Amino acid sequence: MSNNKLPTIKEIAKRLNVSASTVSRALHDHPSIGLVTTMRVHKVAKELGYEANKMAIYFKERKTYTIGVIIPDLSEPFFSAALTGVEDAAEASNYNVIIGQSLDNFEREKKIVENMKDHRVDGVLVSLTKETSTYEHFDSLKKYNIPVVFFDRVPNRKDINYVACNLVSGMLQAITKLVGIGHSRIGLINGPAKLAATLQRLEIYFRCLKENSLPMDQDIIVSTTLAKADNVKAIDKLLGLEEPPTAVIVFNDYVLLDCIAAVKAAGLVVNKDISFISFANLPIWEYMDSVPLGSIEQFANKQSSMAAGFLFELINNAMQPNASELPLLQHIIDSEMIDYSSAK
Amino acid sequence: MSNNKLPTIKEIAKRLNVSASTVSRALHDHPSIGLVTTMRVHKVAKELGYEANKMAIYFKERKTYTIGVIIPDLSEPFFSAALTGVEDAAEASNYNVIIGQSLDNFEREKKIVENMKDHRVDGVLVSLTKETSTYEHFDSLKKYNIPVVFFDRVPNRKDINYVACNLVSGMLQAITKLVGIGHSRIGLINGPAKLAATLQRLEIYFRCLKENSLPMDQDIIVSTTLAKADNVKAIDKLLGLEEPPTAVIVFNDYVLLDCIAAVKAAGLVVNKDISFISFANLPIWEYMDSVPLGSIEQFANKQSSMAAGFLFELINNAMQPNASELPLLQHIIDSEMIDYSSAK
DNA sequence: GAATTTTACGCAACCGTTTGCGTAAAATAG
DNA sequence: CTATTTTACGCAAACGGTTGCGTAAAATTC
Repeated sequence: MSNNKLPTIKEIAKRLNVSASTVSRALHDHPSIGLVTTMRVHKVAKELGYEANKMAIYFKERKTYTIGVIIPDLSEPFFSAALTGVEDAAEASNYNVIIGQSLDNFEREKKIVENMKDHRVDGVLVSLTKETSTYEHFDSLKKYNIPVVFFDRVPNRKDINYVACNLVSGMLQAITKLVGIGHSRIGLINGPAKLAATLQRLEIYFRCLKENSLPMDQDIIVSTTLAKADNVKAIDKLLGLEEPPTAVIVFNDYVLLDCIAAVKAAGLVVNKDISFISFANLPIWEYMDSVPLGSIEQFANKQSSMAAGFLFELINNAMQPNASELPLLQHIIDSEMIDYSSAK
Repeated sequence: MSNNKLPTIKEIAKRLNVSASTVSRALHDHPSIGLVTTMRVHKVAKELGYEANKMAIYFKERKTYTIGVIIPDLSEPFFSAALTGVEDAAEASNYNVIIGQSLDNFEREKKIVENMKDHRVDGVLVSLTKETSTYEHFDSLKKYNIPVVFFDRVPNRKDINYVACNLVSGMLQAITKLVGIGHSRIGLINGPAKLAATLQRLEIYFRCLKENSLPMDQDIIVSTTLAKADNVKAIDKLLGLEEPPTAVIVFNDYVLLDCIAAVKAAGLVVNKDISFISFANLPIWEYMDSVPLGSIEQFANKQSSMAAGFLFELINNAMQPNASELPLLQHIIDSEMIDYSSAK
């Protein structure tokens, strides 16, 4: 019983001995259809529980009212927050969101793009894989008129739409704060060299040191592959220096968690023997006894929802007949250091 | 240039002066088409970069190769893990996943269901809102032949497909362990009364106490609304008893985080003055200095991917012409206490 | 009362692909 | 050389709606 066909316009037309087009127009209260006919159509439609098959309409419109989101890993709070931002924006525009996790794997990213193309999403939001350095798979979406907006992890190119986060503001706040409370030897535990984020942090670190007239010392700059053992090795190296830094900027909160454990294991006390400021602002510090002085928030939700806004602009523009080539949509959000020093 | 039409079968047909049906068949190497024609079709198809418009095919098949997932909140690691489980299962079956976060709001849940119906998803996976106590919005999906499988937060009904988690096994492990290391006064900090999970925990708690021949004492059973202040109040009440419990089962890890902070604030030491076992197994304990003796894992990923498997069974069965009514698909996964006592 | 306008609807194409059925032309059989 | 089979393809309907255009019948104008 449940698998009998749903009522269609044709069904209504048949019952009333009118044409399907009349029914269609009547359902939309088109003025060219007589009042009686319109009313009878509505009546039968209600009786049958008719509902327009949106997929048929979408197919005709060549739209799906669906956007795709490609992110590395949902288990990172940053990206789940980002996804939520997208969903909120999409809901407001009556769009659906389909997801794809690249797991930081380039081949998976390509496959997901391909799949989303097959499903003819109306647009795609992407935060890149750590491995991604070529972008043909995204360029190919142009052929299908599928706009792309990148966020957070964006390509190193000018000709793209994106929303990114400026780490300078946060790092400057961080180092200024550290200097303000007396630190002058501020180290850096950076990520793997091949990551764009690593180079970026390094540059900004230098810039902010200079801004505060601090000397640069290669000895207090170390890096980690992000693996736990390596994180520990990195902080141990700093701690083992003749003159260890009194404060350290850390690549992200995950690395910092390991560093804090290592500091404790070395019999030292966080925020006394050594202080930290890191990136990510994970929602865990509230519950920890050893916390960084601050963590630099990159506003996942804000970035992604703004990126989604851009995407809808592009989609709506493409719908217009006067398909004026839209200028590139680009925006950079300032990061912000969230202060935990008072909560210490 | 990017907005010229994509090549279609008709386009190929026109170029070769054959019919669209011939092209379609040739592209599928149908034997009824001559070899030369087939080859010429393939050649032109390649020249034009023809790709079948999957949406047209899906429309004709009355399928979307998309399933919907409705979960309360992605920011909970439990649900983001669940979503990942679904995505993995979906990918294996070449399905897409669209998401909807109910935010534990019944009205939102209804709206999401409506929306997924409009998009004619092939099936829906649901973990219910805390508020949900009626299920008409899901029943209505039957009309559209959209199967539903519930997981983790499932309706209190027999006639549904679901995968849930049995808390008995984990709680039994927990209490048995506590008894094994000498605890005999084991309290319970439960959730709000209106939650199904609360009643469930209470029943199981009683059952496991009895199993271990422990006396029941209403004094050491308290509850919380899950709000931070209330969590603190709950643990403080237990600590303030003449004879406080030496161990406490806690509704979940979030509540426990607040409890641990309160214990510390009271000048007591976790795992010395009082021990805890809670639910959820959040991936944070590894980094905490004060941890529960164990946390009961409910296997979000396993539950959701199995639920997805059920859903695909239902979808595929519905496709069969011999639409034999499938028996209800139901499975209960045992929870398991993850031991942190050695990592203390 | 004839000419013109308005009203109210149907036809058919369209979106892109698939598929049952029919049929000329070519190949084989007798 | 005719009768039958096979080969190779086209037609049209179908999926479920929407929409430009054409047109009878009714209403209006003079």
